[in-house]
Amino acid sequence: MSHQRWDFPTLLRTQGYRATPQRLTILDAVCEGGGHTTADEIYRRVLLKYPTINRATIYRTLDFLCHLRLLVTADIGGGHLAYEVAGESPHHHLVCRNCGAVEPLNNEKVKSWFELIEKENQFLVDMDHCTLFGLCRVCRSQKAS
Amino acid sequence: MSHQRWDFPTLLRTQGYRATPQRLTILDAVCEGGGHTTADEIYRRVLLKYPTINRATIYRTLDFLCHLRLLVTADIGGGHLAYEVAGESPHHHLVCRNCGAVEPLNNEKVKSWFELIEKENQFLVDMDHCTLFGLCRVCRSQKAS
DNA sequence: CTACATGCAAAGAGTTTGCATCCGC
DNA sequence: GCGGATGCAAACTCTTTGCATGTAG
Repeated sequence: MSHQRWDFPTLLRTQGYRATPQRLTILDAVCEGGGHTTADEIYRRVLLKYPTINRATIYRTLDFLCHLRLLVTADIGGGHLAYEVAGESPHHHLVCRNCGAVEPLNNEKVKSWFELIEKENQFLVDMDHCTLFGLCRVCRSQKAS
Repeated sequence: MSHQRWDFPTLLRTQGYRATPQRLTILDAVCEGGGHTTADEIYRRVLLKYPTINRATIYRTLDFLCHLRLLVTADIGGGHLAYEVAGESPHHHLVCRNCGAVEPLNNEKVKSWFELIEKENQFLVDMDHCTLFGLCRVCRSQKAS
């Protein structure tokens, strides 16, 4: 997960914000998450590096980073928001109902699916973040037994 | 919104459950919702007819009706679940961001799309209610002008 | 030094659970 | 009358907010 971690402090300062260790650690944690990461997962990951971090700081910082457009949120169902580094958009995901695993869905495939709908229904699907729910490979085989 | 309200009490009794006024009223409220209805909307609607209803009963009954397969849930984003009468399932929709129009999406087409994903990702998409957002025919032409 | 950011604690929303009471059958 | 269903209240989870303290610049 590459990001502009090196100039993040500068980015903040030039906009009048402060580069605090909490903010750096939280951004790192989201990056390390690799994909959709919930606030709680981020909290637990940050705790390892920054044991005095407060949950309120997590929420405030995530919100802050979204406003800075460094992060985006995605609805991963089950009543939770997930955060991820802004960047490659559009992108789509498969989320396992059972274990919560998230895997990416090929962009080109989704695009051609949306184009088919456009042809058939004269309806332009413009979601840049579509999430489909179901059972991942692992959970499917478990259920089958 | 047609449903088997008339034989709902019988349906319950033959399965060893009780037909209580709360359950009838709650099922009615979901039906009257016409589509996706959240627990809170259902609660407020039931309150009108049954002022002593308790929120816990709403949650328990909705859960109960889902287990009976009379209702299904749909994740409508924003961290909330919506309930609707089971009926024709699976069924999918296209929703216009602009005018809010809802149009059905061909089931067979969606099914073959999900099957493609199953082949490519070994991931079984089991959504019986998928909603795609975008612009309908009318709003597209308006935007173009 | 000054204002922004954080930690703490308390307050919210939304949902679930334990238990005594109630009522459908 | 019996046992499932409900009402009530409390607990629980997740998130937000007010305020004093801390700290980056």
